[in-house]
Amino acid sequence: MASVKDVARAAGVSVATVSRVLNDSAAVSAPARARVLAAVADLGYRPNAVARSLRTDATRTIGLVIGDILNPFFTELARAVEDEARAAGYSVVIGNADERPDRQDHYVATLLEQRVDGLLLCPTAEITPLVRDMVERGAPLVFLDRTLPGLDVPSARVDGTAAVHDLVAHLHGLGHRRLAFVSGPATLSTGRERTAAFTAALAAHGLRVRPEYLAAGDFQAASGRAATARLLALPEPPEVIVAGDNLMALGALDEIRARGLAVPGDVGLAAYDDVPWFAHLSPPVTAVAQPVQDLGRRAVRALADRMAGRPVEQVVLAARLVVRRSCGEAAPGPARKEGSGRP
Amino acid sequence: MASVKDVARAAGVSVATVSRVLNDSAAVSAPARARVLAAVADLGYRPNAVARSLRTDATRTIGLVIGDILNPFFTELARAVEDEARAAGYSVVIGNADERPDRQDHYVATLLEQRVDGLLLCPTAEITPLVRDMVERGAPLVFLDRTLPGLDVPSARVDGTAAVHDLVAHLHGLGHRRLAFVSGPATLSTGRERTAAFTAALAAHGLRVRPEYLAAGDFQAASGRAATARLLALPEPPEVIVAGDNLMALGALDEIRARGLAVPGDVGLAAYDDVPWFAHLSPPVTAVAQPVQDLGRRAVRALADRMAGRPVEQVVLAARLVVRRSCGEAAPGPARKEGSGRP
DNA sequence: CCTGATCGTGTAATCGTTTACACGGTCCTG
DNA sequence: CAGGACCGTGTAAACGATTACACGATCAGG
Repeated sequence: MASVKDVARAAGVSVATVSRVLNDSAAVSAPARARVLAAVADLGYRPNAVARSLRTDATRTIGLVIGDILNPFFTELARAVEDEARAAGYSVVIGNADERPDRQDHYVATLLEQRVDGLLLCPTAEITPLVRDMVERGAPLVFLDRTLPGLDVPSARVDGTAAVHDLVAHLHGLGHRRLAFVSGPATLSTGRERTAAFTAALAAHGLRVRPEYLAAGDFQAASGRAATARLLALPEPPEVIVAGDNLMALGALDEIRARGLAVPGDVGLAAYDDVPWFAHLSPPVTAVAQPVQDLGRRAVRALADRMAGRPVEQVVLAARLVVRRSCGEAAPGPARKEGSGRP
Repeated sequence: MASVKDVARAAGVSVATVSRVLNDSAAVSAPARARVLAAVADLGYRPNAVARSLRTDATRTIGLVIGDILNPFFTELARAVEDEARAAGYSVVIGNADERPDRQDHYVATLLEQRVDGLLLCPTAEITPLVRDMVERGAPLVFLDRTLPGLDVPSARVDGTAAVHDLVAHLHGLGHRRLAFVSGPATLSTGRERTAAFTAALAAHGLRVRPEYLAAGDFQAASGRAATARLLALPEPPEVIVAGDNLMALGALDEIRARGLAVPGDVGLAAYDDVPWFAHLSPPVTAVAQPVQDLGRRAVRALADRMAGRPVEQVVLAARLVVRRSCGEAAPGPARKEGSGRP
């Protein structure tokens, strides 16, 4: 593959002049510039980003480690990160942790060795030694979606407290009192926060938190199904099941269908975290929608600030309730409704 | 960030010895090795992959340019590619072309500059000058999912001819005769092949190909909805609509629901390309499932062969029909059925 | 005791860029 | 016309790793 040296020889100039033309970093005479550009086109020269990065100590690349690439939430997040990063002249290298701390660390290590200029991390479970080390060394890091308590790192996340409150109000308004929640793992900040928001919302409506209505899941479909089976087998089963994420909602739906029950006739279903096809299920599923696009974009901007040494504020965005039909028909009134998951 | 030089100084050895320990490329005395390892741990040394790549002329990285990151087909494909590549010691850098040739070329160019060791490309539409150039220069390239005619490049793809034949046989067996197809763009090999498979299957069952039943789409949901609107507005609308991919099937379903029609009572629906949540729709959608995991893995292996200079055979995998309930209930018999999209 | 093999180690070149510095020429100014 | 400012250009030194080559020490065989 052709190098600057080859281009310089072909154009009859020095490598410095070639570099100057390519980066237009300094004035070059018109004829020299023309000869260089001709040589570049002729040789099909493509600058070697590896060599450039070595010299400039910058890769114009950021790393993004997501929880699970098969989860549409993270896919959409990756898309948004990518768009914003490209606009800022950065490439994004994605690592899929598959919700496993060891795999998360594998990617973090790889990305550090590749000398990404910054790193967006959706941490999987606990603080690993590698992550702690990175934080202590002051690596340009921003947590995305999830946070790790006890580490002073900028983060971009969604606060669903108000939306969950709206959801419980909606359910309460429909006459439901026995509300169950399938929580995410307590090892994840998102798992803890959603559970806390739900129990707080119950309390705000004067509802008792029945321990048997809090079923533990792990954000994967299978756990949602198992939890739902347990809930529906109770002597007094809940009227509505709220799933802590979109995958567990899917598992819950499977179990409900497998038992030949009707939604919302026999049991209502709602989910934290909306995905496009919730609107296409029958009945369409009521969900708490997170501003995923915005979250990704804001995270990139926060990371850009961090890399530039500018002060970084925490990014906290609000979720919103999207009422559909899976918890029962709302009485005619001013309730917000929506037919499709996509604006 | 610490470099070999720092490690060497701390360990009281030369950089060569440090390198030898880290790559165990040659014998090093036990005490020297121990001192080096201690220094590495002490300094938190992380080899600079940029410098290594420059020297060794290999990045242990492959590029993957996909059509659309929001399409679950490509997400699952990326996941499989990633898994296989990691197992072989490669990192994967993903580029999302968003079905736009200009963006595809942006990523191809970027990945070439980053000196990936090989490239998996799901080409978007026509042959661009950049792609032609790359092929002529003999870059280690493998086409994935889609191919470009007239270019002699190894590829990994799915042949759905037999599965589409099975689908038409299934529909025919249910008594349906008026079958419509919402095709993908004729600029994509997958668009052309699926349409050809459908018309051939019709002919094999003695069915006439009615031109008004071939509606052109672009693999995106909106076009599926528009095409379905046209089809349902015909004086003699089709009994079944077959969508050329999963997104257009979703659009079709929206339009059918918007018109207050029942599936499969008023009109049947089937899709080429299965996705997990098809099984969760009501009714569950009959679809042609592609062996996505296998496709991704085989593509990586083909690329690995190509990079190693070994001969590469074309990879062609068969799709299979997954009968669900969206085209009508099958008469009791030996027909294959399936409840869930995931094995 | 000499010779040659083997072993552990260090020195320095190299990969393809960018860029500090030097240098010669032209032009303007006083 | 002398002097400085400025412009275009080239030379060479980095960046951090790998590795060919050389070198001294140890050791075995004759």
